[in-house]
Amino acid sequence: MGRSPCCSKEGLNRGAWTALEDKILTDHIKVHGEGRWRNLPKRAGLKRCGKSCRLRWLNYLRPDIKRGNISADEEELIIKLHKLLGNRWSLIAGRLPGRTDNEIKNYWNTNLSKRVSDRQKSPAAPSKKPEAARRGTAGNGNANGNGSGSSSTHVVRTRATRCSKVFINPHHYTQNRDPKPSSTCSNHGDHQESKTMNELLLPIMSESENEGTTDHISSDFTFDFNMGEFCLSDLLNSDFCDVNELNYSNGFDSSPSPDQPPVDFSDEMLKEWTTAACSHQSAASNLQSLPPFIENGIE
DNA sequence: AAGTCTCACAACCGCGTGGAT
DNA sequence: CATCCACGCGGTTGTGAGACT
Repeated sequence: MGRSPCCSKEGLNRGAWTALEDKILTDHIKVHGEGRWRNLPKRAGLKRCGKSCRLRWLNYLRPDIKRGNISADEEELIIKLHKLLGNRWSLIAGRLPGRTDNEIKNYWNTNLSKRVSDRQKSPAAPSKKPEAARRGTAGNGNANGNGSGSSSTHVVRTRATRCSKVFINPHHYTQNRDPKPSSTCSNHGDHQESKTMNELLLPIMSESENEGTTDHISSDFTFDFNMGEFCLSDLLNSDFCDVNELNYSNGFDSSPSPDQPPVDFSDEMLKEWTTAACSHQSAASNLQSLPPFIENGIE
């Protein structure tokens, strides 16, 4: 079966773009704006598929693209973000104004993945500056070295939907119950979420205890709730020192399902954070504006 | 100087997602 | 609700250029 191609490849140019094609595309977008990529080649008179046009524009022709070497600040930021987000190149790129996901992905694959794994093997070794690692010294010819997984110690997935169910062990909860919010899930100003969680669960536990029958709660039960309503702010403010612990803090046991994802963030949340940070002037300021969970938790 | 190797990066490809109908 | 379509994303490949022998 397979998916039908995005466009007919017949009679279309492929490979490197010529200066003329670049000019045609740039001029067309200046006049008509971005979007409607599928029809763009026909309207602009280009013998390219829309997908190719979009990629060329986004990765190369866009006026706000910052070309040139990646600075040490940017590099550190990429490393930290990659530890947090994994191969979410577009999200990482969103934190680096003027840089594209493709550029960051390539830079990671050719420079950083190797260096990060080296650093993990010998943490004391100083990190090389970007240029020193370029041509001839990086020593990583692994075009497939996409860096997925190996260096991502605490990768945060950004889909909240998968975490809509939590498995609660009532015994564990009652043993660890603390009227005050726990250190992992609170102490950052607004405790509303933690309170809400406790308020929500305590009556359930109390009811069971008051009935004097713990038998009927002797087994775990599932509990539906909306992640966004309870824990997002706590997650954002957490130090992520132990993602698994944080995941089901306050004594909640994790689901018995082995494939239960650790922590799921909403894309919304990360985008909001990303967008806000993009107004900063430099990578250095971005670095300073990183939320605590990057600055403190991942290292 | 010529051939080969290695690296960096642009471009391609397939799939997932979300909006429109 | 189902289907289609456009777009975006991440993985992979192709290629040009510098380094090396």
